[in-house]
Amino acid sequence: MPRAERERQMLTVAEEIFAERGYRDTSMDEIAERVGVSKPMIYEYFGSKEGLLVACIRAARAELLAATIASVEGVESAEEALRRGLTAFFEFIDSHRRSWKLIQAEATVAGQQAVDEIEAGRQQQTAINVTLFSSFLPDVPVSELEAYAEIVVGACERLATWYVHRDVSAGEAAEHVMRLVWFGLRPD
Amino acid sequence: MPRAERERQMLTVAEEIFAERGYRDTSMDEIAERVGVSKPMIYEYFGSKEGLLVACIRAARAELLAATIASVEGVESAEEALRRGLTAFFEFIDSHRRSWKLIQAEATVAGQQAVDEIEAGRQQQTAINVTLFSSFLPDVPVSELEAYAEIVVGACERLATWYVHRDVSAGEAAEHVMRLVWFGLRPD
DNA sequence: GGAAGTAACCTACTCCGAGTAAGGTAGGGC
DNA sequence: GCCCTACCTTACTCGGAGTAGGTTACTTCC
Repeated sequence: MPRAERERQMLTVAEEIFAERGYRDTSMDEIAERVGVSKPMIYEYFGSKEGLLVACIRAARAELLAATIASVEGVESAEEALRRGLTAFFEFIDSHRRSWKLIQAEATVAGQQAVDEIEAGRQQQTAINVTLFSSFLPDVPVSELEAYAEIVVGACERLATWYVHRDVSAGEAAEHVMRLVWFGLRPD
Repeated sequence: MPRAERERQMLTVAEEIFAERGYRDTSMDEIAERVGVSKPMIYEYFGSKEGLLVACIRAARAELLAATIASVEGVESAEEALRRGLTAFFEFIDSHRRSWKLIQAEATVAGQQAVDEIEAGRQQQTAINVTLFSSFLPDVPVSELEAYAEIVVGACERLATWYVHRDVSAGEAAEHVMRLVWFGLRPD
C-alpha cells in the first residue's frame, strides 16, 4: 500500500480513537492494531504520538477554515459576511463534533507541539476576523481589532462547547455572537 | 510535620513545576524530591498525579473567584459591577500568570477529572455572569443569558492568553470586553 | 536475468515513569 | 511498657512510548 494512502488511513483511525477515548487513554499499539499495521510504521510516518495528534488537529482545522472561507465568498455586506461565517462555524461544529473535539484537543493534549498547533489554528481564524472587522471599522487601530478578533474566537469556542449540550440551532448560536459583535462594535 | 502543612507544601511545589514545565514533562519523583519527601506520600495525600493537578487547579480558581467577587461587592450599578469584575479578572491574570496557566491547564491536561475541574470553575464564573446580566436584562430568557455568559467567559479566557504577550493594561483589556458586552447587550 | 537500491513493513526489544506493597519509626493515650 | 495511629521509606511491578535491526517485495539499470 502506498504511503499517502496509509497515512490517510492512519489519520482516520487515530482521529476516531483520539476523539472517542481521549489522547491519554489511547495507545499507539491500539491504533496500529486497528489500522492493521505495526507500531513502527506509525512512528516512521508521524514521528511520535504527539506528531500523530498534531496531524489530526491540522487536518480538522483545515476543514473548518475551508468551510468558513467558502461561506463568506462573494458576500458584499460586512454584516452578512460576519453572520455567514459564524453560522458556518456552528454548522461545522454540529456536523463534525469529532473534528471539533480534536481542534480543541478536548483538553487532553499532548505537549508543546500540540499546543502550538492549536494556537496556530486560532491565529488563522483571528486573522480572518481582523480582515473582516477592518472593513467596517477602518479607523480602529489594528492592535484593537486583534483584541476583538481574539474575543470573538474565544467566544465562539466556548459557545460551541455549551452548544453541543443544548437544543440550539447553528443560526441561533450565530445570532447570539452576532448581537454582541455587531451591536457592540459597529460605529455609532 | 503535620499533614495540612505538608499538603500545602506539596501544592506549592507542584504548582510551580507544573506551570514551569507542563504536566506531561513533570514527574512525580521530581516533585517528591523537591518537596523533600518520598513519592508514596504524595499518592497518600492526593491519590494520583491527576489528583494533584486537580487540587492545584481548584486552589488557583478559588483565588480568582474570590478576587472577582471581592471586586464587585457593594457596587450598585450593573455597568460598574461588570467593569470592575472584568478588570479584577485581568489584574489577577497579570499578577498570577502561574495560576492562570493552571486554571487553563495550559492545554497539557491530564484526564477527565482535570477537564471536569476546569469546566466546573468555568461554570462558577458563568453563574456569576448570569446573575449580573439578569439585573439589567430582566426580560431575556435565562437560556439566552447563559449563552451570553458563556460567550463572555470564553472571550475573557482568550483575551487573557493574548494579553500576556502584549503591553496592554488590565483596564484596557477589560474595556475591550466591556465595549462588546455593554454596547452589545444593553437594551436599546 | 541478476545486481543494487529503496520503500513498506515486521519482531523483539529498551526504558521511563506512574502507581503500589510492605514495612519502619515516632509520639500520644492508657 | 504496650498499642495504635499518623507520617514516612525502600524497593518493587507494569504498561506504554519509542527503537534497533532486520525481512520482504518491487523497481531500475546493466
